[in-house]
Amino acid sequence: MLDFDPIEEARRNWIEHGWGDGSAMVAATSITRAHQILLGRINAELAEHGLTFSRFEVLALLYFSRARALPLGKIGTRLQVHPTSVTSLVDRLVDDGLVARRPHPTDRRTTLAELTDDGAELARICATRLEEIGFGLDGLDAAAQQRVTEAITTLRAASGDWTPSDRRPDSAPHTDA
Amino acid sequence: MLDFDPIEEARRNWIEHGWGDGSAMVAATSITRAHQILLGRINAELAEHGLTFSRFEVLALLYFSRARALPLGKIGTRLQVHPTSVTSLVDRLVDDGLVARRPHPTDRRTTLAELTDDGAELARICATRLEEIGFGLDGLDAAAQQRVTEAITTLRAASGDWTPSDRRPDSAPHTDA
DNA sequence: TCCAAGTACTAGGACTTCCAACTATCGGTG
DNA sequence: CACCGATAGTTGGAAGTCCTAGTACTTGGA
Repeated sequence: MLDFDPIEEARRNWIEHGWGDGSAMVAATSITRAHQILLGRINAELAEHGLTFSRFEVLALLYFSRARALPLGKIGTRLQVHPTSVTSLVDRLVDDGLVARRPHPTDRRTTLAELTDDGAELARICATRLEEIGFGLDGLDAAAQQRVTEAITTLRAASGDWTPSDRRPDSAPHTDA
Repeated sequence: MLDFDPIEEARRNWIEHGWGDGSAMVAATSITRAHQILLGRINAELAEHGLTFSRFEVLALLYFSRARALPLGKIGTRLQVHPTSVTSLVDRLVDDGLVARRPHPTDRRTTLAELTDDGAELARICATRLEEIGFGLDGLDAAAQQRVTEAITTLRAASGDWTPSDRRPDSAPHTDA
């Protein structure tokens, strides 16, 4: 156990060696560490149900969709993960009987991932568990959470996560095919 | 390319299905995505020099230490990574001639990772490159960066990343062995 | 109609991370 | 001094991510 903040220490060294003021380094390193902490807590919780956060995200996305089924490519776009990661995640979900691969009715290139009843139930259970542990955000009050969310929304918008279309007003929620 | 914010969409669905207010989910998901964006940008930059962010962190830590050498275990504690990750990272740094493994002078269990001249030079070069790209934090002004850093410092403190010792005043910087 | 370009997914490889288990060594207690 | 628990590091395996390349299919223009 350390008796000093390693990131603050890194900032001191960064400045001392003339590498800059360290503010960007500290912000980036902090986000990395926050991610590590949250993922650790979330996965520890989900491991009891045989899931990981990534796999849960797939289940939740399918749960929210109209037919509880989506093309693999759409899953990747929505969750911002690489196509090969989707293949790998769905492989494991299929192994566990939480999802089934189905051919697309009209486009034979496309594979649909369809939530099974077991998958839907597990999604509900895990969502409850995650809400109970506050997604690992212990020690961060609502105001602080919102500040982080807002700042990152700016970052995501600047990185091109999405480009608002003028034709769809903000008030109209998106719908799945 | 999406024409709507996928995380905001997730919040809507989360609420709509009665899973909660979605604020913790959105905060956790945002941090995950921010990490993904930053790591992607940073690694794209470092790849030109044959490094990854993790490997760079090891080089920087060694650069900052007194003898430009540290026991592997200490590297893990400082960077908050698992011992096996340290072994793996050092393996690759050794392969590239950036670091050398040396026996500890008194404790034969311990292995020291020592920065080579090549490693030190590459650390300086990459630090400069990372400062130039602002550690991937494009679109986040200084104030927003600081808000994020402060909130995460709270989170890290609550998660036990370190426990300040009363015996070492905050003003006295930590020193390496 | 037919071919070229684009789209959807999968295969294989590299990297990082974690876990469990193992070897080697140190240090304190009897 | 001998032993036993703690410490330091490594190994092998699983998961997740990304990249490059490849196959199968669709679409649109010549």
